[in-house]
Amino acid sequence: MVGVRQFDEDALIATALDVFWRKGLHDATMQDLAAATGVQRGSLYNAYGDKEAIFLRAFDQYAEQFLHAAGSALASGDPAAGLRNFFDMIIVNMTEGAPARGCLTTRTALDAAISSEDVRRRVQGVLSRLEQLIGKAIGAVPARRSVADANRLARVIVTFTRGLAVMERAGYSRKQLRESATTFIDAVIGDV
Amino acid sequence: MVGVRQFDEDALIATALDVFWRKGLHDATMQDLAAATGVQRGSLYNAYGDKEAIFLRAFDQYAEQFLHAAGSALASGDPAAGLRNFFDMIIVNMTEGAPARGCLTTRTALDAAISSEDVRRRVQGVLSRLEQLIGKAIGAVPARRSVADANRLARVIVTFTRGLAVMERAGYSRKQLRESATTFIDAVIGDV
DNA sequence: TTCATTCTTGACATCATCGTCAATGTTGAC
DNA sequence: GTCAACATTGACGATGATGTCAAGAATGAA
Repeated sequence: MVGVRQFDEDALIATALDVFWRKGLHDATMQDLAAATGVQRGSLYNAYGDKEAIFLRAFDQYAEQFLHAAGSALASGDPAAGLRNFFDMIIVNMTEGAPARGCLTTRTALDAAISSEDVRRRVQGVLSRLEQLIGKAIGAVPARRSVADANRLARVIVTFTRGLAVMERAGYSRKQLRESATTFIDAVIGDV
Repeated sequence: MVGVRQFDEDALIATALDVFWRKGLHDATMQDLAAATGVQRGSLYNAYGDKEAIFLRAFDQYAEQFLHAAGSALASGDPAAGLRNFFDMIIVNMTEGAPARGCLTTRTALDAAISSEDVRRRVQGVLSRLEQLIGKAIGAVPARRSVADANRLARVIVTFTRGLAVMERAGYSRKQLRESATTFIDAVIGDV
């Protein structure tokens, strides 16, 4: 290989992820990415083609990390404790940073109408994988519920997490989100 | 009055609402508004100042209509039936149109980071008024729950509605949203 | 009828972003 | 050491959005 790339690709994608997380796919510009990474616009176009290609890589990295963390949290302790840990994790995830960055998946989902099929697929992929993780975790209580019930409830839980992400954007504090999550868990926990 | 305005303001705002609902505050341009209303850009600037001023008027119209519909749905029948009607109403609201327009409030909330304080206040206003409506509706069951409990649960319900709006954007069908809403209601209905 | 007031219109300057490209390095292969 | 292959750079033209403005048109008041 000659004419070797001058930058660290992993570091660049990580930096790009931070930019996208703070500004969103739509609002982040190639100039933003160039400024944050220290790599010129022309080089980015040469290396990746366009903004969306960079986003897809960054989003994939984010999704893996997020789903791994979700799986770990859900697997800690009994299903009820797992759920509590899981909600703690995602609330921290969306309220971290100053100002808080919110939830990347949710923000991206809301841009659905102006995003490509590729982007939409990634969002759906994260949500459906999350749903499966949750379904497994709450379905682990044997003989207390049908698989169909567990799956339906898992989707309700995923939906509620998306709601938390919106509430965060609307200005609700970490404490308020935690209180709602606790109330939610208590309300459905009879079924867990 | 001389040099009289050539267009019907109410009709213009209604048309603008449709544009904002389909494209979002951020994506809709003055050109979009001009094309949809048949009023030149220059006239719009002259009459309203800027895009956000038009949005605020349109959003206010939307909010009143939405909250009125929510209140009516919630007040129909006992609290449980009211909740079911309410969820039916908001799911229809966000899945109407081709393509579906989604939930304007949620979409606007996600633009929080790039919106003005005025816009953020409107979003918070809708959510908190909705929370109050729900709190009243489910708190109407006397002596079965403290007011604090009803308020917490009301916020959980509002949060869940926001989650439904995100799921709609992610591609879930009206039928799927209805199923989740039903499962959610059944899970919390022991408390209603 | 006249006129002052206001709205309307189309053009203008500005700005930010996009995607491309030719020129210019730089590096590993031979 | 030479050179082909690739990356980098800065500039370019195109596009679309913004906000402003001067000139023209329309209308109610006097």
